[in-house]
Amino acid sequence: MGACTPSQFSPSWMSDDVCGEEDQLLGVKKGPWTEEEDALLFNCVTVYGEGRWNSIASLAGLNRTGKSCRLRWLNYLRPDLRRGNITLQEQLLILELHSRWGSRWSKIAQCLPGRTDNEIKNYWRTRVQKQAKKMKCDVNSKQFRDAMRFVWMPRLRERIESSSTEPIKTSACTTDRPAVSYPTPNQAAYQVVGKSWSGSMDWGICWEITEPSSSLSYSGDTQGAPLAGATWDPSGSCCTESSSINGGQRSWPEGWIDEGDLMLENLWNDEKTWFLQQQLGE
DNA sequence: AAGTATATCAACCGCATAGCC
DNA sequence: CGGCTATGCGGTTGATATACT
Repeated sequence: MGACTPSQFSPSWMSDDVCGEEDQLLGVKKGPWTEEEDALLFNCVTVYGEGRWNSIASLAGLNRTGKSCRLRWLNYLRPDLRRGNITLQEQLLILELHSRWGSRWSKIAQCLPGRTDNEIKNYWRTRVQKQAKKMKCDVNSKQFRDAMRFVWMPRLRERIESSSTEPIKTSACTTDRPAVSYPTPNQAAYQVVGKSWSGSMDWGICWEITEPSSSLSYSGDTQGAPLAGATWDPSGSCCTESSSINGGQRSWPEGWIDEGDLMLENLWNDEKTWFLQQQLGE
């Protein structure tokens, strides 16, 4: 071949045992990529195009598996990759798409141009799952999904709207459902806890509070459609009509609240802190 | 300043699927 | 149809960076 034969591009690892004798004996290098390897791979893919990764690996003179080359290209070398922090819009989109598709990372990534499935997966694991852990609930639990839907996502939308004049785009890559509208975010669940259930929260919040001392759980009876007076969008993402409980009065047991309150507040504060850190870092 | 804990992210692994022979 | 290979996907790991004590 031409531009990237081993004779022309002789990477350092061929002479220096970067990754250990055993791997070299096995004939395949693993571990972090060097700049030289990147250059070899980049040149080869530029010339021959994506695909046939095993051939690319050998044509480039890389002692790597095709799989490894593909991953490096897709996650790092691809020219159309978008670098930098995940934006608020992207965060919102990830949350929304994950709630719809679950861990279909590659599918979600298709809706975020320039982002890789790996990147999104990492974002989810580090940022989102961490919150679930803090809330002591499973990331797939209804409790956490509701927290995302009714607290986190509305907050994100709020921030996006306040920081941009452009309308928020949701479901950017599909048309199978109209843009989601969420209950107004300024009426978050924690405002209600410990107080009567009336007033600003009359649409109800799907939430679950655990009583700290007894670990008893109270899963809000405002959840879902069965509530009298409540109608919910079939997609589960839009409360289309306000509802009330017991005539708008819902008293919480004495002494309850704090944990649920703090959980939600922390959820928001943590993200706010993180966001500010990102802004400062940029 | 040193040690430890935690967060982040690149890379690997195993499995599933598609396509070819 | 069955076997083989390449590719793609999601889960997991491990190295490094950063924060905390």
